[in-house]
Amino acid sequence: MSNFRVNENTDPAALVVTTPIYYINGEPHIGHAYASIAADIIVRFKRLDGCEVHFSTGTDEHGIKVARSAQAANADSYEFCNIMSGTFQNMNKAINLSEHDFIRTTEERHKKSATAFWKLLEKDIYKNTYAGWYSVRDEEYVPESEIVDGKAPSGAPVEWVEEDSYFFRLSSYQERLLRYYEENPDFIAPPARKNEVVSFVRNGLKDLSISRSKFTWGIPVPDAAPHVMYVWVDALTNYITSLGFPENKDNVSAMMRNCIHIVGKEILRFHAVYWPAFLMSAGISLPKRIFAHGWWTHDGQKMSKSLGNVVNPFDTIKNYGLDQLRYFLFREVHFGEDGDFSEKALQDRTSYDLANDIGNLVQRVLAFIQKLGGFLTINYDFTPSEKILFDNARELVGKMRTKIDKQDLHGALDTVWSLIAESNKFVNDMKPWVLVNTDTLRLNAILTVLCESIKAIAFGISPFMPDTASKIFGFINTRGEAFIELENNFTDQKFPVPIPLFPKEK
RNA sequence: GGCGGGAUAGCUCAGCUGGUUAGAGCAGCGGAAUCAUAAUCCGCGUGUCGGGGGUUCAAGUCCCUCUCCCGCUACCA
Repeated sequence: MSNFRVNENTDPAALVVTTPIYYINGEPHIGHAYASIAADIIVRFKRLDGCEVHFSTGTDEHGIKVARSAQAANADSYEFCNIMSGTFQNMNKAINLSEHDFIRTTEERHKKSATAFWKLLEKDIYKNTYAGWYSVRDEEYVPESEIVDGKAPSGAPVEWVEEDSYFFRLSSYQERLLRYYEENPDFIAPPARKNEVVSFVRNGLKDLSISRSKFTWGIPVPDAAPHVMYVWVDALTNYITSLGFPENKDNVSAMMRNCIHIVGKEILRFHAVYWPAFLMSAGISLPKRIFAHGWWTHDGQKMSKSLGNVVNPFDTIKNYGLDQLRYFLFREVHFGEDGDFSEKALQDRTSYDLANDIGNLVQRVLAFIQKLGGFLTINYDFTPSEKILFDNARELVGKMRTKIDKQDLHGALDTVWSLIAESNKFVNDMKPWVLVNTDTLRLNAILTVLCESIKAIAFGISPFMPDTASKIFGFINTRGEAFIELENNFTDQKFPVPIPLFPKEK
């Protein structure tokens, strides 16, 4: 359960960040880890920036597929969910997800929330007949577009079936949605994805069947047994469940206005069309932004169970390190685009960017101070070239903020690496080693500004690589809990002996 | 089919509302330095900016057209 307390007066600086809740039909893979780490980076950045952030993630546990997987595993549906949900909670530990609310759709608080939400939608709900091609063997409806030679993709025969279902008047929200997209141009990102959504809505919206009666593993529709809610109604509601709904609806609504949903591109439509329509109907504010991330291939190939090339986050972290992975995922490609994962690329990034660039910078500066006895006499009386580096260090977080606020995680990392490169160049240019016996004053100023730069760099990477950042903070006697510490000057002090951040093997 | 995005150095890509010799990272070649995890820094690119046509004093950047690639086109999470 969340220990998050909803403020009576919503702080305008407060932010809500969500990952999708993951469907527990299968094991966590790199895509799940990717979405969660992305959200975590934003959350950590904003928290370091002094913002109060509510962070939610969780598991989506209802629906026919889960029921069937449970059956196949010879397990009770709920027992099956406990086990599978547990693996996702383990993933969160493995990826070092910061403080969050983990929500399961089988929890009581969520059932209460979904039921209350349904009731708010009732003016837009009506009962009718759902008709479509049904595969008895697969126990599911098959979309017209997937029918090949009168058969389901599985090869099973299909028959035309009609059954009672509750419908949501999605069609009546078409114009309101289009107007909303237009008035809020940053509502859906990246822009290319937004175009797809707009075009989808423009092509016309049909009412949505939002209940099922052929299986029971779901949240019952209020007073309408045996109907259970369509999983997406159930799943999307998790976001407000986590905010305390149905209690305190006005406050939930206010918080939604500051909410960023991180989603995969494959589920964008549900978040950018259905969910906003539901919220409009319920009288709850729409989120601030829905950001759709891309997909990873593995060595250039699409990941699939049948190919056996699915990247397992647990193994990858064990073999290559957590911060290495967290870094790689957001440096290798622009957030929002597809990318290719390979062990080689991950190792290269670790070696070149992490060990060589940042690891060596920290080591060469701090080991140098050790050579001088480990005590640094601080000097902020800078020459112009020292002042330039100092200013750039102090401005780093501000530059990152404008990137992070656009979910440009790659750009934010680029900004940090510019400062790292500049700092390495500064060391080469200043040659502090020749000053040891000639100019102690300059030497101290140079080392002071380098410590300032390292401090800024540590804060910059902290949301991405929290463990590495805290090692650096330890080396420079800095707490590393808030960006505001960047404004504090160093004082004369003894520095501990540094240890290489990303030691190279052999 | 419809709508949208893309085609720029060996690879991955930047190039906003058109304006000096088209850029970055990586890879490659050469050099400097030696504080540091042999880690760093500097220098080196004759690229038909997919093809063709057009607008303009001026186009990778706008218009037309052609070729190729990708995404979306609903009840599957």
